[in-house]
Amino acid sequence: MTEPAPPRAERRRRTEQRVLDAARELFAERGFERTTIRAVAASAEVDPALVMQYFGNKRRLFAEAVRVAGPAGSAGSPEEAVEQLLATLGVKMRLPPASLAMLRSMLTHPEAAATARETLGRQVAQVGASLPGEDAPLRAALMTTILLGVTVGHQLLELDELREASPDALAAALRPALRALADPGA
Amino acid sequence: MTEPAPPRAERRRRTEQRVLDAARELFAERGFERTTIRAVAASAEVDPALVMQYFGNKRRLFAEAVRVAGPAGSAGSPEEAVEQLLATLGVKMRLPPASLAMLRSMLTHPEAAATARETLGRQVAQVGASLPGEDAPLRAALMTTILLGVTVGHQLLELDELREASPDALAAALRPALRALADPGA
DNA sequence: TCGTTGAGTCAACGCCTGTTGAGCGAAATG
DNA sequence: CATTTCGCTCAACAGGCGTTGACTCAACGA
Repeated sequence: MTEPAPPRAERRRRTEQRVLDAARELFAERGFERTTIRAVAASAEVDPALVMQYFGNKRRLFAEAVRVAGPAGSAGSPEEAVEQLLATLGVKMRLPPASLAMLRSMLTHPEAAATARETLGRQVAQVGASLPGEDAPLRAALMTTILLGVTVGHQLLELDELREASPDALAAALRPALRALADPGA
Repeated sequence: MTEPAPPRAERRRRTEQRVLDAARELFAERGFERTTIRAVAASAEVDPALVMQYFGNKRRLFAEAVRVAGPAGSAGSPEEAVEQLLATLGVKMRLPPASLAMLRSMLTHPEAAATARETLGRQVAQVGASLPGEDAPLRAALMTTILLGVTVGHQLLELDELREASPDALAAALRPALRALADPGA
């Protein structure tokens, strides 16, 4: 026999989760515009109307799908800031679908752009706080957008030269560039 | 009196150019999916059917709009490669609409992605050819994606910290990072 | 056991999209 | 002047989209 049929509340939670997972995957793959409610529903093996019932409309479904826990980072020395950024990239070899979904749509979906600006802004502020020099905000912004570019090139555009490199090799090659920005005096 | 009414062929060329300019601007602003033929036509003060007559379909209109003359660059020393990249960024303070259109859609429109991969690939090869070391391709790819990230952050996401900086300050801050990648031995 | 709840489905609406073919009217041609 | 050419517009189509309200039926509570 199969399992003893989960109670209603539990079933409901699981279905919603299945929809959310399907949405994340499709948003990450195709972006906001090319992802249809119907496709999400089909992928979650559910009726399109149910998706609406759960999330109200497509924009809210997207907002829910890209919500991600911001990693609690501590400001420290410039070297630590560099390693923290590189670690982010290390993790990014398996970037969570929620983040990929946000990145994929950030250039074409206004709300995704707002989320991206907010997320990146926080990272810039955090990195900037640990850098010396009066142009620390600018250098922090550059360090952050550098990682953005590498991530985009690697995860979304899938450039061969980056795909072929191991995460460690990538981090090792990038480290000197980030250090040069973190502490220009050294 | 007004001008002596241009001949038919001339008028035709001007109209087509007006459509193409409108398309470039809208594609750059909103991306492929959110730009409608109708909106392009309205912006060019023309009937939507005329756009189809000129370009066949939306994809071909986009392809025509993002076509841009690749800058003839010469491979030289690593330092020259760095300066060449930075100059690109300097130019990018007023990046041509055709390039912006391509960048805006590269994450969500498959054909824009292909064009981006091709363009970036060429730049990587060109930069890589002028770098020493056996991991030159990887480092060239990083240098290229770094500029991609900074451009995206500056031109498309419009991050405050980058917007506030002058082109020169930006190039100056970025130079050491690129040099660290161009010649890790130095 | 019986009425109630609520998860999930069905069928349809209105809208907007890319795209098409017929037609108009002024410029070109003789 | 008569005829052809062709730049351009008009009206409409088919398809896909987000979204909605009525409905079904199994799990629940008394």
